[in-house]
Amino acid sequence: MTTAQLDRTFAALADPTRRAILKRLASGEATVSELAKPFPVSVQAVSKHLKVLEGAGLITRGRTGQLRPSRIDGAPLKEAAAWIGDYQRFWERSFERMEERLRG
Amino acid sequence: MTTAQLDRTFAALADPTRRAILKRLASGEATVSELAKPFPVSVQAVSKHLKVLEGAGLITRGRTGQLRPSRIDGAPLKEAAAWIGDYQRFWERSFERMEERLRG
DNA sequence: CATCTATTCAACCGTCTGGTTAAATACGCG
DNA sequence: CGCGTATTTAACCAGACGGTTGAATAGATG
Repeated sequence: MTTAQLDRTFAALADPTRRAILKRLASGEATVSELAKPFPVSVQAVSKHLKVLEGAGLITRGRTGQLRPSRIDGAPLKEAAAWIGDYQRFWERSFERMEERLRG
Repeated sequence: MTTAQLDRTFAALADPTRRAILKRLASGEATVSELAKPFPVSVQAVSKHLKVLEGAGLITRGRTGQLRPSRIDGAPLKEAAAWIGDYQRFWERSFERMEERLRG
């Protein structure tokens, strides 16, 4: 909804490691070290990425013992999708046909 | 399609000035100085933003005299929408109902 | 040609980013 | 308590970012 929220959402999605983390989380929640395992970066770096994702509202985190499982929260993605959706006519086939006609 | 393309697209969309520029361009092409007018930043700053948008493929630019009109290219937005669309189940009502059931 | 307008390029600046390593914190368990 | 594991915090670093001002380039026009 707010501009600042879209800023945070798109900025969070701009990093390939963070998108990969979300992809992993799409198949179920996971802890920090589980998430870090596939990546060539330290667990601390992943912890930072999770903080960015959490700051954007893209994940929420639980606590069971010393584990901090993350899970996806889709709300910001819904907003982002809605924002992009406003431009749908710029890539739909009907638009391309219109463009062609305009360019003659 | 590629990871790097999504990086560029989302990074370009993460800035509110650039999103506002796209919004303006949605109503038709515009020159650099026309685009700069509504913003409290220099025309040079807008020129940089346009370079970022162009680098992400979100705009293309023509040339007529000393004017460089920009227009939206929706292709990268289509990719971004497709990426986000993969997570649609995390915000759709059907998912929320499923979640509730799981949390029971 | 001289000048005005449109745009870009260059250099600089403070801040943010994504990474590191080292230290601190917190929990589980024998 | 003491140790091991999970995670975060702190300090640091190089590079990117978004902005500025000033100079350069390029086209339109008197």
